[in-house]
Amino acid sequence: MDYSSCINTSLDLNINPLRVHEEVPKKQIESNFFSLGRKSSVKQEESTGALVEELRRVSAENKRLTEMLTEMCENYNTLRSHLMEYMRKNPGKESSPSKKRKSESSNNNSNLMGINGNSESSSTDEESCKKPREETVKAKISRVYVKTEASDTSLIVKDGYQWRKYGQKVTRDNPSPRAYFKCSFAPSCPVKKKVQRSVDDQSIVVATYEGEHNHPNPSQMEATSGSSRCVTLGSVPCSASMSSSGPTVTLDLTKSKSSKDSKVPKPKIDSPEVPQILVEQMATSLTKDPNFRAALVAAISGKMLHK
DNA sequence: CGTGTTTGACCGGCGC
DNA sequence: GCGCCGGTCAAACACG
Repeated sequence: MDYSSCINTSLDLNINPLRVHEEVPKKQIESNFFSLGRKSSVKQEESTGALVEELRRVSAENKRLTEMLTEMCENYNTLRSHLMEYMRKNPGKESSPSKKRKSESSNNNSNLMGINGNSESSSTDEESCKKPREETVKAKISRVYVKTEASDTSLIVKDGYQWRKYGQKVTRDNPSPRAYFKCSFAPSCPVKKKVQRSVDDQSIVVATYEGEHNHPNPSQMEATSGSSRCVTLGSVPCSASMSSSGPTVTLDLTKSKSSKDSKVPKPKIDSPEVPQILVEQMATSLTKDPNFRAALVAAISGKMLHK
């Protein structure tokens, strides 16, 4: 279940205004950064000291966050292995012991993987990487797990598209109501979306997409027409997109303010079918990657220098 | 008044 | 054939 063996997890970190991680060795980054204060005059010593102090504080916070993220990833991996073990022991049994409809069970090879029906690599059996999927032949089905506030009952998943709610049901295997949406951006668009809270974790909303949009993402159109509105998936300002060459991740650490003229603002969501497992896998690799840490330090320092 | 949401009714597939 | 269940419809309603 090592996704990095199936996919290219190399990251295209879009960290503006400095992409120093590509051009400058990280040691040099850090030394440059810490020597910033020395370049200033003696009169600026106080402000320099404050800056260094703030930098240390930010670094400590960054370290703490990194440790938290690492711990979260470890917990997740533990849970995932438990789930896989459980499913191995109970082949054929799903989260719902009740009978499954034919159409749904045909899609449930994705459910076994737990996260995303559009996932290219997350199955325990390596066959999943090779065998063609039924839902790619018929209606494309994918799942997106979105972390929300537990108190938020709106069942709204922001993915950049416009949705019209046409129904709501309480299903048998989940006390939370399931909401049904149709894509309302284009009348001919066949895409439907089901949104329901996870039975295990009420703070997680599961959005199931059926079909493919026959129109571009409205938020992308907005972005290209001058609006810099940032569409986020859940509350995480990062996105992952699946391409033939592998996924790329864009971390918008500059909150779209400082990335003004370097390039056209990248659409935040290339597809609603963001494989959450990949995001988490990437998060794991990120936390272990010293290059990423150096780039993060550079990004923060760049942000501070541009104040 | 137009648009979107809510919600009970209805439909069709599936298992028994 | 019957009942269960998920999915969809459409009238009523809310809101700007």
